[in-house]
Amino acid sequence: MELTERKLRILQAIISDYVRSAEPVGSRTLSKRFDLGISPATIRNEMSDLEEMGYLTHPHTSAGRVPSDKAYRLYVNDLMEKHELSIAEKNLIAERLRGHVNEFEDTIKHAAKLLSEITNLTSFAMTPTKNEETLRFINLLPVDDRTVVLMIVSESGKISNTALKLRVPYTEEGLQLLAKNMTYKFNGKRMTDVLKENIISHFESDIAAMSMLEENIMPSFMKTLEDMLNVNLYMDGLTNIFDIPEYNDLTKAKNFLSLLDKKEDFTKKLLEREDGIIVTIGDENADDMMHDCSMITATYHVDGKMVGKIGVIGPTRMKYDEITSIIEYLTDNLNDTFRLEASINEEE
Amino acid sequence: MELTERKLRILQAIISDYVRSAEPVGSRTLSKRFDLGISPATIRNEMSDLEEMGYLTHPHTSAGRVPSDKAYRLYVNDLMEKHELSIAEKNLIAERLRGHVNEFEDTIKHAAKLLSEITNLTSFAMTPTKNEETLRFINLLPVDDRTVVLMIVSESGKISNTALKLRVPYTEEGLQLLAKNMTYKFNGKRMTDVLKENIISHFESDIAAMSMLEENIMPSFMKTLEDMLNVNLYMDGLTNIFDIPEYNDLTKAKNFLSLLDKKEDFTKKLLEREDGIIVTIGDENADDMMHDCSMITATYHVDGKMVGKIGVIGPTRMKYDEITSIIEYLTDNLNDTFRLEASINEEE
DNA sequence: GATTAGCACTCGAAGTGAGTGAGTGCTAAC
DNA sequence: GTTAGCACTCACTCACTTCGAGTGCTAATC
Repeated sequence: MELTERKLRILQAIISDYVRSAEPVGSRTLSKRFDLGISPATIRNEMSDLEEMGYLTHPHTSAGRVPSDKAYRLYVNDLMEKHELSIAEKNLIAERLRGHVNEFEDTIKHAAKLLSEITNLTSFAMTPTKNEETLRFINLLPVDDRTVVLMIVSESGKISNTALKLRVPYTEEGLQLLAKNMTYKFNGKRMTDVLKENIISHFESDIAAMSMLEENIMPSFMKTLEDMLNVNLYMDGLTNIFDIPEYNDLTKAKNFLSLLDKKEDFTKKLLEREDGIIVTIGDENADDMMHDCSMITATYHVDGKMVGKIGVIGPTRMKYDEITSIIEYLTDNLNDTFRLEASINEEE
Repeated sequence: MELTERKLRILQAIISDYVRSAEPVGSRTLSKRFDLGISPATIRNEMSDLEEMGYLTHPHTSAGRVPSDKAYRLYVNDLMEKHELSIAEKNLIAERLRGHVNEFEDTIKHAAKLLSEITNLTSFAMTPTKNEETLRFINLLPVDDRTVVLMIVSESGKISNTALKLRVPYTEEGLQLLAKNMTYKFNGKRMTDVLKENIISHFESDIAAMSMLEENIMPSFMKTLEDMLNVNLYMDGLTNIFDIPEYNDLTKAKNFLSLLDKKEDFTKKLLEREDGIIVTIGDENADDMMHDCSMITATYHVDGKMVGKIGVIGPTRMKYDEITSIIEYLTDNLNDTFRLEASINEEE
């Protein structure tokens, strides 16, 4: 059977009505609400065809029709028109993202919050993966006679440090030398690679440095690197699902929240997703628990290198056009923000 | 009317049964389940008295009795016996808290997780307030020709740093001097006090330092101090409430989760609570939204100075004896963990 | 031949009302 | 003071009815 122009119009109308109302759509309602120029009976025939083709389903005999995952996929791929944000919406996004310019994590966290507020869905934002991030600078700073601070600066300017209690006394020159040495050895290397290496072997020639490293510094160095590579996941709008009819059921709400409760698993799923604006609908999601959810994610860039993700999750019945536009605009803004920062740095 | 020995016994039995079953307790059930040596009729009379005295309530005429907030308060203050944890439980707690020794935030986060797992309630843990925390060391480190790192070390060893882009070129000596100067001026001062001061005025004598500070360093210095003073709140077991009959209602579950969604507000509430093990029952909670919740919090100490809080929140019907014991044991362990770290430091 | 009106049929949702049982309060006997 | 007995209450369950939105089929119409 062929998807005629008229079938497409009807399908679009059904999707539009169902997305708004969350109620199965009947033929009479449809003919009243939309100016399709055909009678309910004709619509019924077409609906029956659409159901046969897999675009509609039936909760029960005497109920209206509901779009299937396949219908949403068709809509997202072919039917959906670009939704233009109003100036007010654009301004809101731009303004709310400003004012956090200096604090990366804060900006990300706030972006998630903003996204959930605008979409009324549950949102999440992941800090960038740092697979390409290289080391730039390592320092060991004396604080008191047994305490030194290990400081690691990455190429993108991220700094991390740890206070170390040394088990042996140190000399300031020894420390300085060791730090210089480490910087020399690791500068420009990717952090992920350094983690895999046998660090100690780099210092075989210098017995003193080696023992110092092995005994005191190595474990913290590795740990700190790992920490720097870790991604964080922020979520917002968790309670929004209570306002969504699909989750007007305790077990469903529970399942949904349980899904998000396991942040590690969820992060893993996000990492596996492709870059760019990605929409996965219902069964397209690998996870069983997400078979009646849709997820829209987008990637943002920092310095054109590191890649983070931001997105929303909700029922398959969502305003795909609006939400993709919002996420697109939001990530554009994020990219600008993080590029802006970089360019200011270079400018000066 | 007087609270006779027998009335207390009956009340205790009612509380015990209700806490277990979440069902209003009737006189007949009570006489069957507990060996009180009196007939249901007598129990009814006593129950009626207890209701008059405000210890019991009645959902409706033909239902059993439910303990009131006042009853729980009496129970917690006078009736409750110390609940001894089993060795298995103690071991579980001790073991699960180990293995995070080096990472403070991680330990706290994990303690919250552990607490929610053991109690099947929603738990939270707040990192310590640092009102007493003093500054120890300030450094300015050159990274490249326009970038320096501002590094602040607090008395307890917490380090924080920020990369600064200077608008004017610097000399290495100038920076070093300024850092030494700042350390000298602020060393030993409480961070909260420093934030209130007019920092610039300390450097009136040195015009160059002053302009450098004012233009480039001050804002970041203040911001970083504020960040260091901030407390973090971790929560866990949010979805546990779905297993609690009291929240078998969407609006109630929603209210509960909304309450916890506003982390800032919740943190504020925690900060206002007194130290030690504190139990607040139902109406005793200032917040309207918490009138049918009870909250148990305890304080833990780091280095005997900084004070953080950890606790659970759930329905007023909870096992007060068990939970207070668990929290007590948990905070004892936390205190040990954080004291241990300190003592190792001193030892060496 | 496509479209439409008409009509029987389906099925969930909401409402009704009897029956059930756990509970109370009162009274009178022990 | 305690208890047995009894009438009464009230939420809960469940079968039953009604209602209405919706379908699918058929026959008439354009």
